[in-house]
Amino acid sequence: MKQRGERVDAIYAGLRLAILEQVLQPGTKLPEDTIGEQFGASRTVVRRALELLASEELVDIRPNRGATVAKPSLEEARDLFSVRQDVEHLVIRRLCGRLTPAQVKRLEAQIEAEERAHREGRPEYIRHAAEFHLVLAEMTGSPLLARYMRQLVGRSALILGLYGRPRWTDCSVQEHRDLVACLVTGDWARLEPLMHDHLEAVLSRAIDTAAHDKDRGIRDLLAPYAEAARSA
Amino acid sequence: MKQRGERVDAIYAGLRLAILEQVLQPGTKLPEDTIGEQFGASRTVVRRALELLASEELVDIRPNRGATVAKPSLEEARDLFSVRQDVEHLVIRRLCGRLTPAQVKRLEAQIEAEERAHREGRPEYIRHAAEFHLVLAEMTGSPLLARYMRQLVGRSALILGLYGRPRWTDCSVQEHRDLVACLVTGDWARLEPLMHDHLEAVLSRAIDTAAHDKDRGIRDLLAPYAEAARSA
DNA sequence: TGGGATTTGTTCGTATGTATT
DNA sequence: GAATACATACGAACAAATCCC
Repeated sequence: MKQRGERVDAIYAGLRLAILEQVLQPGTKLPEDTIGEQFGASRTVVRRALELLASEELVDIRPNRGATVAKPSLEEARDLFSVRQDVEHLVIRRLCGRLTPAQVKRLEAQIEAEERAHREGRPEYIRHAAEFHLVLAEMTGSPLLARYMRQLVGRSALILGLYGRPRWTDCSVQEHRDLVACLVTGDWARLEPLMHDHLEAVLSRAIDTAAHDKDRGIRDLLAPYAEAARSA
Repeated sequence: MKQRGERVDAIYAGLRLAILEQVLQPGTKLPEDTIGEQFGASRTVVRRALELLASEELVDIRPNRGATVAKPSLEEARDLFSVRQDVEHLVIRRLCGRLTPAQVKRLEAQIEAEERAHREGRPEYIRHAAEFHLVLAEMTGSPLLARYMRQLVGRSALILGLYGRPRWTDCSVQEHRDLVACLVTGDWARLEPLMHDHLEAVLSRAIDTAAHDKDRGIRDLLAPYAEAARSA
């Protein structure tokens, strides 16, 4: 029998994907027994996988109460996005004008996959788009930056699932192309605001509208439904 | 019986301190039952503590081979310090000219403790000095930045223990005072190079000399001993 | 408020993998 | 290279806490 941490990794990866693809929504309970049954593993192994996810803050473990899919507050979301802005800034500063031909090819392939999935309406599109930023971080050659970015990207996906609008995914492909173009030519003056705005579009818009929705009363929230009723 | 994670925390904290104070040196094996005996806990609990430390990269866990105190390579050390430079930069950018009186007081108290320990030759001096940077990060109000800084500071201490010269601790107190002064007045132009040079002094000098030592041949390394033999 | 069902926290025996002689 | 010693990986079972009527 395989006795290595392979099975832990399998459960970890499986749960991670399920969370990021919003199959498991924030707040969902993750009982050790149930998961163990699904994956054919004992509680010991499941528990380790859950603890790994907790160290990434994708799941929340409270003593004697078990694990749930993390449900970041708006406050945490804002913190995350502001730190992510800063870290992405560090990444492109290290890469600007220094991409090797092989790296450019890799990025183009990534965008290609992203676009194809988008055109065909496949949901992996979101994962590809997020992965683009992870690939950039890895290209800095700094394992630490890559590690942090992986966490930031993962948690961003969770938050966007929570607070984001359904349509937050639009028009990201062209922006990625523009980013690569600037990185290649080393056009920092254009690159910097481009990345900032790109993230602002994807990230902050989502939570700003969420915060806005929160302030809106029931009257406003119901308005569209009322309108639909009128025209019926 | 206490059934919460309290005991895990105790072991985690104990091991962490022992590693950072170099009581446990890099490469030291950390067998589960030995540690369990010391702390009066079973392997399960010890294992969790070790996994926590592994998630901070203070210990290394290899499947079927158990845990050892992490032993970062020079490559990893360089990566760490360069990322730390960047993150510290983010921290002071957020704080410059925005410290509240209470925060200034807190920082002065921190430096005070640091100086006292230094004057009296107590080894906690090092911990206080490291904590100064952690306190700064916490003052940004960003839990994420604080979290990352905690990891970076911890790993820095490990690396300095590995590659640093015995005297790397000198003259840090005055530099901390200067940093606070600039933060208070909001003198960014002076603050930025100050922090950079401060870290460069503490961090990079250590590994540069280490790298240098590595390049030196046996001849150079033995020179001092030869000299001692001559004069005897 | 209380009690039963469910779930987590922990221990420890056994199997398996690694290191050593 | 095999045998031995030792440490880790795993899982079953029990203890304790929480949840839910």
